[in-house]
Amino acid sequence: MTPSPPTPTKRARNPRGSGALLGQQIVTTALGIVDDTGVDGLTLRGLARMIGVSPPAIYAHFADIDAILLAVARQAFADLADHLTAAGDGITAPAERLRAVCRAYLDYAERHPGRYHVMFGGQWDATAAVERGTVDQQVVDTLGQGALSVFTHAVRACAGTDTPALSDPFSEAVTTWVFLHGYAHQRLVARAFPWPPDMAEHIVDVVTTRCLTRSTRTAASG
Amino acid sequence: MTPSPPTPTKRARNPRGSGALLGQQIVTTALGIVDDTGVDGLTLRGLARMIGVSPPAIYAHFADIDAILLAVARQAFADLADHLTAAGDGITAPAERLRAVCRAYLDYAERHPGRYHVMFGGQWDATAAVERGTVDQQVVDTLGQGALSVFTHAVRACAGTDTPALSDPFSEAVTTWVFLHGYAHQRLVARAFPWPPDMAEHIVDVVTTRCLTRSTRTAASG
DNA sequence: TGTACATCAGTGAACGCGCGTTCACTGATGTAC
DNA sequence: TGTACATCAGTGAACGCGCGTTCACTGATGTAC
Repeated sequence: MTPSPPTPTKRARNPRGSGALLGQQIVTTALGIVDDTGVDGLTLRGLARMIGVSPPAIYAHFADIDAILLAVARQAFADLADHLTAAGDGITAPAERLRAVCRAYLDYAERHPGRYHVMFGGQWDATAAVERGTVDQQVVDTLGQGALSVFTHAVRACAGTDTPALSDPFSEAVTTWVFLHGYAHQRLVARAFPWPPDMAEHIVDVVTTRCLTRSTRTAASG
Repeated sequence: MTPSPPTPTKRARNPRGSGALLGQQIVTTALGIVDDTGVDGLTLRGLARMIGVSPPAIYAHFADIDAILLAVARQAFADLADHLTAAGDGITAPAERLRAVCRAYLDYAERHPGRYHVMFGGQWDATAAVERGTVDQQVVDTLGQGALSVFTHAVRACAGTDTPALSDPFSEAVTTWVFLHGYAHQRLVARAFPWPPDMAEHIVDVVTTRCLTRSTRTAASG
């Protein structure tokens, strides 16, 4: 039941002047491998094999595997931010919009377990990569900002002034996010756990209700 | 800044009839390595080196690395359950006892990042090990039960009958646990994230308050 | 219009490494007679 | 009390594997003259 190894590809050399195309192809393919087999399945040789290129060809575009994973993470985070934004778009009622964003987050994790583990699962240790000097601190710092700010805006929109817990929207967005993450992550990791039915909807319920002011809550439930 | 490799040990052969001692030593040492370097730092050869024994000596006690990790996980889960139980012991007020258990959980994760990643971080995939046939499903199923039941009892004690959300204590215990996990895990993983101060206490606050009935809440805050 | 040359996008072979796993073996220690 | 023997708790050397990384090289393509 081990994931079957990727099939090598026949591949024509890029035309002169389009060498950078391989760079993009490396990232795309690496993301695909991460999605299929997790980050442990990503090796430089395997990646080269899958693209249909010799291992040294990678080095013209990325210094090492950390650089590739950083590019993968950036792409994944950007994709997640788009997914969350799209989920909230067009929904004007703040509470419903937050719910939609939360559902979209859980949905994204469930549908992309491999990359979720790279982004939030600790399978790629960005901090360690920074310490190794192979990756830039500033770039790492911006990684999750787009996705998180979707939460911050959605949470802020729900808040009035009579809820003390919402005095700091950033904290509340972070709280919302880590709660969702806890469920999303364990759902992926503890696959054999006897999860209660409708757990996802319950979780979304709890984290969104938390963010509503008393008046909003009454309005929404009435 | 890579963790320095473990120093090999001089070791005297166990006395005749005490061969099983090495089995215990393997588990203890493996747990130590996991604590120091994470699960990726655990190899059969490195483990043998650290104990001061030749690699084949391991095979007399464990069939493979999955079996060792299972033993490590069992020990870690038992230790966590003890830690949580001890934290709640002697506290009679239900709300305060739940708070203490939650704090103890976050505390355990912070103090044992390596083994936390094995237990809850998905760095050891128990389900995959079962699918490989190297590990028994029943044993995996019981792994977290002790620790979780500490939550279930503490949550149940907080509940009256006027809180609909608490109609199912198991669900609520699971919710409490995944919320705590979300924070504990991201705290370990996103080390460079600008965590708001007092976040832990805020998280504990939110998850415990959720579990209180309205009457208990009034009694506790009044 | 032809041709020498530079550049680009890679290739192929080789390196050392640590890993899991196997195999035949060893040397101390307890036990039967 | 001595000794042959079985057992126990390991050892040492070797195997093939895939990995990251390096090095010198190649062959097609565009360009200057």
